[in-house]
Amino acid sequence: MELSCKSEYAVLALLELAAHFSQGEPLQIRQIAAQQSIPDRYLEQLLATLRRGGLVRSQRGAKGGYYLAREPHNITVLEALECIEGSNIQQTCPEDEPKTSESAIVREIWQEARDCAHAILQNYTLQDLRDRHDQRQDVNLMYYI
Amino acid sequence: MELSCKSEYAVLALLELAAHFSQGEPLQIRQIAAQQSIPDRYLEQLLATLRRGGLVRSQRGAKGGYYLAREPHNITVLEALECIEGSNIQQTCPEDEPKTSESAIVREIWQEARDCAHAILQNYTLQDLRDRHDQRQDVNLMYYI
DNA sequence: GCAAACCCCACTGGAGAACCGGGGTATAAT
DNA sequence: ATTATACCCCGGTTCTCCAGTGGGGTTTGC
Repeated sequence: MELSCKSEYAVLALLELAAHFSQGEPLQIRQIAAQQSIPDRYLEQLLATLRRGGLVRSQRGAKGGYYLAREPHNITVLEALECIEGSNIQQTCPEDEPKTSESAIVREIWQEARDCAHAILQNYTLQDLRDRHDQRQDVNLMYYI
Repeated sequence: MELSCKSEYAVLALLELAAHFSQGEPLQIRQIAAQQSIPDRYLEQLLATLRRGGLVRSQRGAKGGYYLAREPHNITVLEALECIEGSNIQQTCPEDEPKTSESAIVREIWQEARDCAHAILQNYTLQDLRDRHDQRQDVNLMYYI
């Protein structure tokens, strides 16, 4: 629910994988890391999480690497964030049961806000982001000419 | 941007103050803490933050305590959260400048989601929450009868 | 077999959450 | 004037997560 560096890295890596999805060949950690300026040893952990979450698949050994488990238009940004950030489900303080009646109300409001944000993030797929990116590039090119 | 225990405590305390706003007499930390099951020494810090943020005022000495700085319908939930959570504005990793063109896109999306959540939270005032609470109580009473 | 690449585990440093505790200060009531 | 009340400030503790680094193990293509 918050755009940490971690989450941004994960989405960027997925976008990079999405860009090379049609090729069918896996992308290596080093390549992704270089393209997106992500520390490769750190990215390794994030990709492992994404793999365990079923968003990407890996090929071990020489000529190995990562590729998307599904098509770019079938992976939403929300999925990526939930996968990468969902490991820490255990909220330290907010115990399961609200102690007061006011507490329940506050959590309702908060849930409403969260649902709203989630709806936005669920509407964007990796493909959408790539499209937006390509479009942006075209505009830049146009200005350049 | 996330409902930590801290933020919930703060909003609950404000709600408690809102409930006694018309009386004009200040509420003591102990009373609020007891009503909302908040550790009083911790609540003290949160109220200090709210005071520095201009949301509440305090009366020192015997018979002292806290009261809202404004009317309950003039204080939004968003204000409370920003006050209590806004101290850590410094995002550690996401440097001011996105490193890649994809990075900018990702942050746009995220900003969009955040704006949506903020809009929700800004629409709710303390008065709104109190009204909802009172209404809920009435319903419970009705069922009870 | 060798090297490329993933895989797993552990560790560090820093920041924030959620507290607890001590001592200082203002103020109302006696 | 004294005292009890209640805020005020500062610091420490434990815990978890983030961000990143490092070492060693395993799979696989050549």
